[in-house]
Amino acid sequence: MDKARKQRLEERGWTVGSAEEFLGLSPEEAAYIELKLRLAEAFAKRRRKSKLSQVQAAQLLGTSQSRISKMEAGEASVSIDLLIRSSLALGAVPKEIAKAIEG
Amino acid sequence: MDKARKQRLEERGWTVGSAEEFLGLSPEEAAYIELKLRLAEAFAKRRRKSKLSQVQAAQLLGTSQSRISKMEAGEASVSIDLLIRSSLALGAVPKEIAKAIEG
DNA sequence: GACGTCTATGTCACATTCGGCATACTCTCT
DNA sequence: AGAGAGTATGCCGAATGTGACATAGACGTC
Repeated sequence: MDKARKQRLEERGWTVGSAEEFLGLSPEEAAYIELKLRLAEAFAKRRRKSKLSQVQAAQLLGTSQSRISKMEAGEASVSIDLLIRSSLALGAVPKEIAKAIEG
Repeated sequence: MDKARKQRLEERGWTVGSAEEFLGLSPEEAAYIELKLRLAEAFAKRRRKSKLSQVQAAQLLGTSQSRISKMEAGEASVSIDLLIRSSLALGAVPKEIAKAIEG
């Protein structure tokens, strides 16, 4: 179950509504992925709104630019833990996280 | 930063309101831990409400009773990822997760 | 078209998380 | 007090996540 494929498709204009139909995902898996993508997007938005480049954000968070890129893409190799911790570190409050999760 | 200590304290009747004061935690760290504990509690509630023992839940989720116990305790060795995936697998919907997170 | 800034992708050593097992603790019932 | 069901704790090898580096692409400015 290629977890990064959905957005690849989306980025190329396919506008996949929900992940399930193409990849053979169980409902929970699909829900998990979408939830993660929402957190990823919320993180990216917050960084941009703070006028930070990925490099700057990386320094701030004590990580590397590549990881930031992967976070924002919601790649399989990034955990929700990392997304949440990073969002909090950029100043997000729990309510924002919650909002991102429910969509 | 001993992540499991807070609830140890709580369990012993200390009723720690927020983690920060005793352990030297940064605000984000504290927020992260509290968020995780909320998810842990929500997961435990859902399991109990479903009349499942930890052993049964473990079978259902394809894991072991000890992990369930650790999840519900919010131990350092369990990730938010696991808590969220497990909650979803027990039938929680994103809105519930979100609710748990904001408190 | 070379240069600078920003973001994406691939790979790797190291760290953390995971499932599973053994064992101990806590109740309740009889 | 012993038995049984449920939960907690400690440990370990295997699996997954992480930071870092190198490198490539995209976009604008000169």
